[in-house]
Amino acid sequence: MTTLTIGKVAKAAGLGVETVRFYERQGLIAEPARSDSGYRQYGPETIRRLQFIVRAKALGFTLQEIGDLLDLRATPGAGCADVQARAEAKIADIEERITQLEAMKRALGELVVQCRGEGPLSDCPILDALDEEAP
Amino acid sequence: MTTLTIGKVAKAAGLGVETVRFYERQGLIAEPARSDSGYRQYGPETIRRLQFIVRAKALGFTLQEIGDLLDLRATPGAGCADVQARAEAKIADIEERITQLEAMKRALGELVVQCRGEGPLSDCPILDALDEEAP
DNA sequence: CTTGACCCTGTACCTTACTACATGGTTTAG
DNA sequence: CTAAACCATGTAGTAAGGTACAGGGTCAAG
Repeated sequence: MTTLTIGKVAKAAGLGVETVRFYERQGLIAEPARSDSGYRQYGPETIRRLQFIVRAKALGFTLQEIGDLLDLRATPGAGCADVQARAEAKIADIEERITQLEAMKRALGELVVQCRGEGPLSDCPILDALDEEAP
Repeated sequence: MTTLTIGKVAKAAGLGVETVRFYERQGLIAEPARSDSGYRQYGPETIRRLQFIVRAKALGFTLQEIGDLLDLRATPGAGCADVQARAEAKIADIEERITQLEAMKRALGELVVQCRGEGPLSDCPILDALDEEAP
């Protein structure tokens, strides 16, 4: 059987060795078997698991949520609907953050257009707005 | 002259006492005069400065950036254009984050619609995608 | 056999923006 | 006058997701 060192699985997943150990501490990957000298010995399935983590992170899931997703996968009786619910919750979460950012962007944009980009700071509408916006 | 305790200025700005002290440590507000017993004594201008900080935070500026903005205000020769540039940079920053989030949302949305919300996890298109997406 | 590239553990540090004590002095309301 | 409410300092902890050593053992090439 093939065994892979931590360096190999890390590289294969595009992660650093320290990060893989960190994920182990976080419970995202199981503690692997050890060689006589104490080296971690992984099977190829660990690379897939790490890639799962990397991809889920790219979709905006936190490590905690990814852990839940991985646990779910091992839960008898869990169904597609459970995963779907989590994905939908994450979408809602992302939408909320977008809404927040859009509001900031809009408010900043309004200030920027009021500013001609000329003159001293004493006349700057941006600073004025920060200074004395209505409570 | 009116002097305000830290509790008063904190409350007026909608902050906690600890937060005001934290802002002092961060250099966002000056170290105030002290009473005989060592109490911080603020003038009303500190409330405005704290409110400035609160509003700038609401617009998405980090404390570091707010510090720069406040310093700028005290820089002779600095102009409106400098402030405008920072506001525009922040807008660009926010847009980048929105773009990132939109991409996540779109990717997640595509997975969710592929999922009928029925059946076992072994058939879940969402987990499948995380498991074996093309590299 | 030596050198360099790995691996191990454990701990500490990074960012951002606070928040929470512990311990003790001060001020104010009743 | 006393008790509550406030203020002081200093240290440490929080979330999230790592990164960086220090100090030491191990493995493969030449």
